[in-house]
Amino acid sequence: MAVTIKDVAKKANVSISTVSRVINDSKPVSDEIKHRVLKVIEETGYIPNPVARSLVMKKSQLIGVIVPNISNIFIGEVLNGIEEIGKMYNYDILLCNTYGELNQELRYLNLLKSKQVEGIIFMTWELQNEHKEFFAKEDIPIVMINRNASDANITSVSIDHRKAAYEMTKYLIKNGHRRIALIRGNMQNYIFGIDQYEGYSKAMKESNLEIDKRLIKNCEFKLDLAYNAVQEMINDETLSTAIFATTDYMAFGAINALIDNGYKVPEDVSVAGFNDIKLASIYRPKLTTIRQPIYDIGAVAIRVIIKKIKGEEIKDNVFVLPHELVERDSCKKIK
Amino acid sequence: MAVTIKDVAKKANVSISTVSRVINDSKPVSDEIKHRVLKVIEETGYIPNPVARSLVMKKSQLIGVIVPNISNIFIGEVLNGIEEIGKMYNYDILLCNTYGELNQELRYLNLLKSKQVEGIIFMTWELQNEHKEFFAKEDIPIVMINRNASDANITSVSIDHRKAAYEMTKYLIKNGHRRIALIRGNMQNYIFGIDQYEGYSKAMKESNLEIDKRLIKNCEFKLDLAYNAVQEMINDETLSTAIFATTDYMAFGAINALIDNGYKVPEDVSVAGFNDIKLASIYRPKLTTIRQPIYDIGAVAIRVIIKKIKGEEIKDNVFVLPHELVERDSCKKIK
DNA sequence: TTGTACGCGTTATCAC
DNA sequence: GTGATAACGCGTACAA
Repeated sequence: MAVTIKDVAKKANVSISTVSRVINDSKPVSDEIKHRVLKVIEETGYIPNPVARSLVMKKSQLIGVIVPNISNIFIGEVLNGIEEIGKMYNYDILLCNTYGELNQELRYLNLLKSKQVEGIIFMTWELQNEHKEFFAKEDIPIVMINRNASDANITSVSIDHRKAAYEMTKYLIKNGHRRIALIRGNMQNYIFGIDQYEGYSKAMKESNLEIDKRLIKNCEFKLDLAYNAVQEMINDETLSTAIFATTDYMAFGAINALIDNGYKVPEDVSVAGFNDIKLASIYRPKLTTIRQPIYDIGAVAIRVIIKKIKGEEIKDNVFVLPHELVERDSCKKIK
Repeated sequence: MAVTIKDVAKKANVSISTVSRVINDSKPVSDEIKHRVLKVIEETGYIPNPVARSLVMKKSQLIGVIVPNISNIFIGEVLNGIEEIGKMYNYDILLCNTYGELNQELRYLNLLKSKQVEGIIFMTWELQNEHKEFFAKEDIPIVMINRNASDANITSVSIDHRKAAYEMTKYLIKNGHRRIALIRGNMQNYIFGIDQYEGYSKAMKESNLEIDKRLIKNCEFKLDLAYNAVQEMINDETLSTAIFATTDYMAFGAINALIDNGYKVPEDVSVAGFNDIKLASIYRPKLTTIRQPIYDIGAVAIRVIIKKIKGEEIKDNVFVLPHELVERDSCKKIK
């Protein structure tokens, strides 16, 4: 059995309150006794039981993280940021994977609360009313990643997807492209897809370019759906000179379809991605894409959570991190 | 304040023990009272406080998972398996990222124990004596992933790396290659690298092929080091006709170096990988590689942990999962 | 079958 | 400065 505060107290000939005081520095203790206690702790290898501590403090040094897919590279990188900063502040991560299923998410939201986590970092593909209800009801610190959720009055951290999509579309137009396909996630409630679509269409309209509905493809972030979408355009003979995929992964799917049909990238078709996952510079041709500060997104999220836990007032409800258009080899200027 | 067992008891006009009994099914309770209690629980939305429960039961429904790098795709996929099966048994995951640093690992090992986790799944790049000491000292259920650790008397799940490397080398030899470079991780304590090297050299020796030390490169799993290693071989003019990388990632690094130097894969040089991460079939040329049942590795690991928790005897200390050589487009037969 | 009372390991509020 | 002691929310012998 592990050694408890009681054992230490007995061995040091003091009361448990005194021991508690020295380990928490909560009240003055005479130097002599302090040293004696410290020594006993040293000898016995005593570690305070965090569970008992949680029970009385109603704190746990735990932060719940809910994600739709752990094995997603983007999310892994976000997790890295969360974990690393959390560790600095002595917080541990309770990880929950939901595959984006609503009831799983709701279940975890409640479960985490009952586990006394001090805050929740929440990622989902689609923000729904049930989520918002939970957020409104509970007063536990929550931050969302990858979506401006100010409408639901919950704080969030992400880049400006609208602006980023706008810039990329603009870039393609500047390079002479007039028919630009957009390969994206779901239409509906999809968490940042709407912003991206707005950015895309704004750029198109500004240049008086027609938005061809046949070139807007919903591919649910899936590489093979992106592959099929391009295949479809080839079959339909609607293939454009440029393809903008809102995920690097989907961009790879697009490129593969092109290659497998004998097209060359970027000679015949330009393809742009979004995110700049590590793979983007590994793949050949190297992908022109929007770089998100993925690690930082996680890092900022947990910093905000910790601030909230400490009761510090957060002025902004929306943390917008900078992005960057990274020009590489998958896009080409045409006349 | 959340509703407690006491509130429920009062509202249902019974003692807390009775409430406890109905929620745990621990002792018979008359149907009438049972229903009454259940109804109150329903109405109040009572959820037992897991922290208090942990304190008295010395259990937590928590399983600690220590990994060297969350954003590694392979590990993400393993995590998927762990999470999904864990969820089935009502276990949550306490995630710890160590970057493979020994003191971080040791710290977490102790921390997790004090957090009352019921079992630990441990991944590391190198198994060291300090780890073994911990395992020997503590009686908490532990399983290691990706290494046959039977020497340390701890149970593990992985594929047979030795055999897999042997088969791949054999395959390359069968395809006419006689000089085969091996791009691998560290030499020393490296967790499965030794096995892989043995497989490689066994195959080479069986065919009376010389092992050219200049073709054995230690690249620490890093894509760019693999890139450099191949660049080196090109500069040294020691380039072989085949390259076997013990990680798909390193294989990509190798291929990129080849491409960037004007070589064609597989026409000029064959390249084989290891793991079959999703990317392997996305990349062009599609990678010939060893498929590991990554998800299953995680799933089996947590299943074993849960069995151990339940006190069931584990007959084998080593769980070897099947692998498979996947032939794709990155290797070619030469005369 | 049901209720009482104690213990799990801490922190915090009192007295001293 | 120090030590009892009551919480925290729950499970469980023990009694009834």
